[in-house]
Amino acid sequence: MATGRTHRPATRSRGIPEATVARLPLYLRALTALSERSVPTVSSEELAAAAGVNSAKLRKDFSYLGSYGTRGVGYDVEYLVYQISRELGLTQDWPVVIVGIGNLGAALANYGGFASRGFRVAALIDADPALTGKPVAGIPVQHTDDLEKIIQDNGVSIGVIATPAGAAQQVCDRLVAAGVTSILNFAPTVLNVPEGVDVRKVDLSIELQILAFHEQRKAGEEAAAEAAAVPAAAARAADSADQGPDGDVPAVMPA
Amino acid sequence: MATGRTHRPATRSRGIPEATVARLPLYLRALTALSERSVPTVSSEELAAAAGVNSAKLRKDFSYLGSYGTRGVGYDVEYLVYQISRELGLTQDWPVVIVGIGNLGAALANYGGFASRGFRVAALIDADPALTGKPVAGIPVQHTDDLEKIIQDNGVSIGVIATPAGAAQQVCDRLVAAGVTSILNFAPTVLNVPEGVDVRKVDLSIELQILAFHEQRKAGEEAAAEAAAVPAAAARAADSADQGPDGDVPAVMPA
DNA sequence: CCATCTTTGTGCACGCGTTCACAAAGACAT
DNA sequence: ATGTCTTTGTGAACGCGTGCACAAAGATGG
Repeated sequence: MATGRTHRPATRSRGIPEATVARLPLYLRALTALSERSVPTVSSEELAAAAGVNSAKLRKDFSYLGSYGTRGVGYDVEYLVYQISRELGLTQDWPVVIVGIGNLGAALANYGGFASRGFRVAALIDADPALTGKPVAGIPVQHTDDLEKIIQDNGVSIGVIATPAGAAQQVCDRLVAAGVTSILNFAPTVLNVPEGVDVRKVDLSIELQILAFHEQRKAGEEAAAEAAAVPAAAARAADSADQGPDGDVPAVMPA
Repeated sequence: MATGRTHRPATRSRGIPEATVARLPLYLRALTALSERSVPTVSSEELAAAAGVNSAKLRKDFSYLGSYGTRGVGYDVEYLVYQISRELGLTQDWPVVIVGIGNLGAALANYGGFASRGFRVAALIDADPALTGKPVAGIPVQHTDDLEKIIQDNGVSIGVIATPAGAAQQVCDRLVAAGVTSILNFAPTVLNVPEGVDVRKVDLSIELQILAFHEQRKAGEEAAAEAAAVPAAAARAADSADQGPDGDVPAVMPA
């Protein structure tokens, strides 16, 4: 998971635990797929499998929203889609600006998952004058100079930052000053924001590093298992209790 | 944060809590910045601020790696960079393949954060024959038909899926069959993988939905606060200790 | 060598999140 | 109507993660 919660010390907002909120979009996606297949009802077990979670967890999650299921039957798909959408605030239109139209910004602008969920790309903004006016995903790029006006004219409260790390904080400050109160940050930097502004971070590099950690661990365990497979080595291993799973060298400095 | 842990029931891998592992890349980034400024040592307080976390948490995190600090002084920056890099497995070279060279795949291929952290884009793979041979980020795109051969020839164990949702599971199956054991999934689907394979999910749409939830909540509170701004109501609020949905509200309103 | 001051490393308590397990509720058949 | 069967909703226990607060450790100055 590429999440990066910031601020908000895990306070449960309006009774719904943060962890549950993070899973609602997952359920919504699974439910939407069922809805398209015209499936009328679904059990917690089935839906949980489709969403990749535990069924007990799913039921408890739904219990925070209210009692929308029917015992012995399951949940009404259409009704649940509506309830979750409403809870997430997706029944209204959310204008969003994307700042930094590089490769990633362009990819985001073209991403279809936004429009289908109540998000509308209101504007694309970039500091490069050469890009100004050029259409990306059918939307003409506007210059950073007009950022404040764009935000205000469109009533934008959610901003996406896809600039290089160096520009992120400055862009963030301007967004916040202009009235944005939620930011999705793709730049590899810790953003400082005033109280009341939400920041979520997506960091591609961090995700890979976490994978690398587990990958390394797997490789180490494998090696250990192989070593242990050799009878003599197994005996030694059983004897000397030291030695970590991987060749984790404890001492020596790197110079 | 855009994370999506899959499988692995929060087992702490080799004594290091999963939550700590997820923060190590954060520390590493902050430390690298310090290193570039030739800062010799840093206190837990300073580093915590730079990484955007609590200092006690940071110290506890480091304590899982060993005692690398000096009391009264702080941590040796270079040494810590090395230790964390080693712990994360970044001292070795990780060949990575990216499957699905659309807007997002291209953005990932161009992303500089990989190379600098021990990750090497070994190959770009796409099912579109029109793309085959075309260079993206200086690397020629190869056709999906050769996927297995590419994985094996390059000894790839980490794969990135940036295909449309419909193709993701199939690509995933082929990657796993070819020997990949860690997958970073950008497609909006739940991937089914056998035991022993790690999947991390990054879902842009989900992140926005979570922001929308909080945004909606903020708007609702604001409205409620406005109503409460009436003197009589304010008096009642100060009196009854109940207080808004979460205790998050600092009493008095600005405007 | 001793005193003081800084900063680490950690024991402890608390709270959130997860999971189990089961009672309550409703559907459905007879 | 009554009984059975399915599936929800939740009470309770447990475990992980967080943060406080302090003792131990070392640096630094006299």
